[in-house]
Amino acid sequence: MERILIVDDDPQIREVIRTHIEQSGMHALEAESGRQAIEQLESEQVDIIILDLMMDDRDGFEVLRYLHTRRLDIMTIVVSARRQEQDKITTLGLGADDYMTKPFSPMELMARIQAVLRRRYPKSSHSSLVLRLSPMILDIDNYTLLIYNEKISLTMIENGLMQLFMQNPDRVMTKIEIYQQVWQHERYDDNNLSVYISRLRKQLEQAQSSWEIQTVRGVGYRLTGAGI
Amino acid sequence: MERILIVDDDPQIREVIRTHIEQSGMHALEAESGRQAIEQLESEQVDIIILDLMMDDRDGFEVLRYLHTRRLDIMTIVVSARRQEQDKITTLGLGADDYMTKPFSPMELMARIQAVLRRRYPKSSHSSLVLRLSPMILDIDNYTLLIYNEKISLTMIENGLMQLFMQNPDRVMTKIEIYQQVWQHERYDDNNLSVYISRLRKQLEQAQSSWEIQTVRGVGYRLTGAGI
DNA sequence: GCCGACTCTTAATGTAATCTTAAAGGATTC
DNA sequence: GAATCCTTTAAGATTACATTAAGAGTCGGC
Repeated sequence: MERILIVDDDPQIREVIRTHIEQSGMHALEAESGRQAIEQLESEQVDIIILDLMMDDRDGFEVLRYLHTRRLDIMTIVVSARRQEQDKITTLGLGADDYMTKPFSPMELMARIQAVLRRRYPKSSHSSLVLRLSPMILDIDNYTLLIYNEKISLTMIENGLMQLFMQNPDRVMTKIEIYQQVWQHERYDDNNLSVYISRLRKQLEQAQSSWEIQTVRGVGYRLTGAGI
Repeated sequence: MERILIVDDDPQIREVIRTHIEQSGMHALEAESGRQAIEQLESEQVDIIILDLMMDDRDGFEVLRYLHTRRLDIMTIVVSARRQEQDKITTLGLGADDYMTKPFSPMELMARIQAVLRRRYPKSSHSSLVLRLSPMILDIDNYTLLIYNEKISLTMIENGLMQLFMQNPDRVMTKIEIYQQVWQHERYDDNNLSVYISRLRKQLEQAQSSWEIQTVRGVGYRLTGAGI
């Protein structure tokens, strides 16, 4: 089982990320500072680190340095608030394997973890994540939805939404739930979501999927249909 | 299984090379100095050595001398920072079988390893250096892409990109993944990549290939088309 | 060793996909 | 039937990407 170390000083963010990691069948470890992270690294076996560079004490860089000087061979996904390209360059130069800016959606983070794992263990059983709900097959890594051999290319948000729905078939997902998982900023916008629901519905209908997205008024949406 | 000894004092470079070697189903050994390399050679069976001559202590030459005096029959690919080094190697008759200058792409290195292996074991079935995705044939060794009998000469980077795409048809390659595989860490640059994508697209279109490079916004690119 | 050709990088500008917002019209509930 | 919530369309904003051209660095030829 893959072991992921989450390094972030915001317990809420750690919590969200941990939930997703555990849902994907991986093991989550946490650290709220660079110092704690290094302690963990000394005592625990870790495959991937998700590292916030912009922590209060700014000691995220310490972790990167530690990895480098100790020649530890651990894949690192760096998260930072700054959007400047410069950061991306210097961070990757410090040996990070991927880079994201805040705010990011948990769905996107999971996609990146999968990508990193795939790169890392190419031959092993990290079959790219595929969700099947006949006749739909969602290839999460590949941002494509296959319905009856019709291939639909999805955008990042469409992909996130479909993933959420297909992981929870026939279950009502509240709008807040959806927004937190797909968008991550809780300043949620009803309208925006419903625009995307509309788009997805159109695509499902066009491909004649036997699944449909139902509205539950005042609550959220539910993917249902087929034999259910 | 072929056993490749990587001799380089930069652990990051060793890591990159090792990953590629293992992805190709070969076994990687490492040494961070000429002295260590010689130790390895005394205790381990090795088929190919990838040797950096420009290590801190400059004792890469020691390894070549060692091979020569012990009459060890091990193919050697020499990596050096300067073009002039090559002259030194050949004039001294130290017997390197191939050479590369830094920086090199991991893809190129793998191609050279394959070439050396083929020269070495001509009869055996080493994966040919040709990738086929009808109607395209990429001759990696030869830096040429054949589309419908039209021969297109590729540069090193174009070659690396095509190799990556053709090894992963219909799969999204993230930009970071691409950069790490084709460019080898260095500085990550969005723009540079998109310039090359543009070039490749032009060439594919001009040759009327049935394959095209799709953009997946915010993620990367995907080679798709033909029967897929 | 200098020059020209070629490749790779950088910069600058144009373009278009995606995401968001707004607005008007339907549906649903009370 | 009024209020609320949802759908849909389209236009607006934003950002990522595409493209072109020019600059920097290399390499080989002479």
